[in-house]
Amino acid sequence: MGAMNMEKFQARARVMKALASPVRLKIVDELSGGERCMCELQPLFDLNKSTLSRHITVLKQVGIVSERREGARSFLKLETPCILSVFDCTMGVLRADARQKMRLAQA
Amino acid sequence: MGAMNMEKFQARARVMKALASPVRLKIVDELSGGERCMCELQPLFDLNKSTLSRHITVLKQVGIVSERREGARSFLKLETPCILSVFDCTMGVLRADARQKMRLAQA
DNA sequence: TAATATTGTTGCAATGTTGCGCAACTGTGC
DNA sequence: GCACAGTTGCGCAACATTGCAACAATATTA
Repeated sequence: MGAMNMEKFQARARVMKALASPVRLKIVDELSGGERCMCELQPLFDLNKSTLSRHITVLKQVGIVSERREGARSFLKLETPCILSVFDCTMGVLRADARQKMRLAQA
Repeated sequence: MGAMNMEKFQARARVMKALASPVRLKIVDELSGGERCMCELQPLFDLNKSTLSRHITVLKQVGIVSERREGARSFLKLETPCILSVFDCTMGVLRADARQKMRLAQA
């Protein structure tokens, strides 16, 4: 590491950005249980279908999710399950942050 | 997994959001090499110091980075190195996406 | 001690980006 | 034709990013 061109960081940021939304994280979580179509996801959210469609587009654009058309429906699949390990780390961040704030509160 | 309240996704999204910026990813990458003060980071970026200060604030707020004051300087430290494993995954996503686009181009 | 430089933060305004619903649209199946 | 599954154009509100200028706090130097 160390010397790295800005393009790499921009590419990474694009992936992170796609995951920087509670709605999209919930979609990924749902897809971790297997293929789903938008019509199955929709009842889980209090969102207009156009909005949900756009969120899915974001995930597709960075390659986290792929699409398989079947008649009128398009089934979505999680392409990179390692995303799930990211969750473990974010939870670790949250726990570490909670500990730190505890220490500050006691001091 | 499966049934999870929206708060968890929001908490995760806050962490991801903090990492959804090329500038902040570069800061984290630099801090993976050990403690740095802002004055050391500044030359690496073509940004006003106020802007850089604010990016660092974002990383501190979610607990990814901690601060240790020493005189006029404040040294920054990466609190959760598992963040680095997130990078491996994002690179995996990018590679998978590249493969997929290759396939589409050939078809 | 007083002036000056270094290190970093904060208020402000301009600009850019994101998330959202509505309405209109395409395509599929009955 | 009509319902179902998704997508796209549009406008709006909220939020993020940025530089400038002013600030506080520490360090250095005269």
